[in-house]
Amino acid sequence: MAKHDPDLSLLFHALADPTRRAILARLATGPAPVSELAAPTGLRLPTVMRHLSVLEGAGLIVSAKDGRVRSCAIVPEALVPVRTWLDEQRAIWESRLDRLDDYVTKLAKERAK
Amino acid sequence: MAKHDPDLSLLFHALADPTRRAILARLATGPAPVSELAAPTGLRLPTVMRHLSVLEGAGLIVSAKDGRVRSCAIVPEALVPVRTWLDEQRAIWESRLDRLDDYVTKLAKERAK
DNA sequence: GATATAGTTAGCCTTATGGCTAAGCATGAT
DNA sequence: ATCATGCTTAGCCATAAGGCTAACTATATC
Repeated sequence: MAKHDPDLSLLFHALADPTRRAILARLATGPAPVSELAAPTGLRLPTVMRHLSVLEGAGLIVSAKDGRVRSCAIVPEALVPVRTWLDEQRAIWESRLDRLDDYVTKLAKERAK
Repeated sequence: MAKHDPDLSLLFHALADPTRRAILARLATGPAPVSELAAPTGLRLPTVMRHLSVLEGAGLIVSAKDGRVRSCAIVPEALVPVRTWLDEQRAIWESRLDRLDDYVTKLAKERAK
């Protein structure tokens, strides 16, 4: 049941920050060097670098240095584990929906007493 | 571009913790009182309570107190924004895959000059 | 070779996170 | 009324997260 799943924790944590999601969104339109990614954030370079490290650590992006420029690119398949987890959860949660209705109804009745 | 999306940040952050994912998995099999959720974690009650607060704050669970027992239940539709975001990203990322080829080719040509 | 450019590293600061204990409060059982 | 149970609150502690500045390295460019 995926007790230890550092991958998922890293992925979700990486996605939990708006700046990092913005960077991903920008990268979705194509690879970009670090300073181009930093510009729209209003943040300093070292700060952006750390966001990029988090993204790279989670496997969401890759980067390569060409001369003095580091170009970053998205890793599309990185989201697969997230999607898989979501699908699993949805399967379980939905299969329980009918019984949940019963439960909520029961609760409401208890409350109404 | 989803600049301000506190919902997503809350959701992803809530999902980033293994204990919280375990609690969700447990709740997927049906509602449960706090102490039943705490037992398998090996954590103290106050600690578990805070995990539950995070989950409830993200809208992933609801809870109601019946007597001295607080019963927690999953909110299946809470994952919809996550799923939507994932779908959007996948759409963009994948639609870019063909153009990525072009980009790489262009880069190679630039380099060759 | 000097200078600007693009990252990088180191270190500091503040707040948030995740764990705990100890004490409190409300409710169910005796 | 007393006591046990189940949760709650308050507060402490250590570490991680997210921001910064300042100083350094490495590559273009003139």
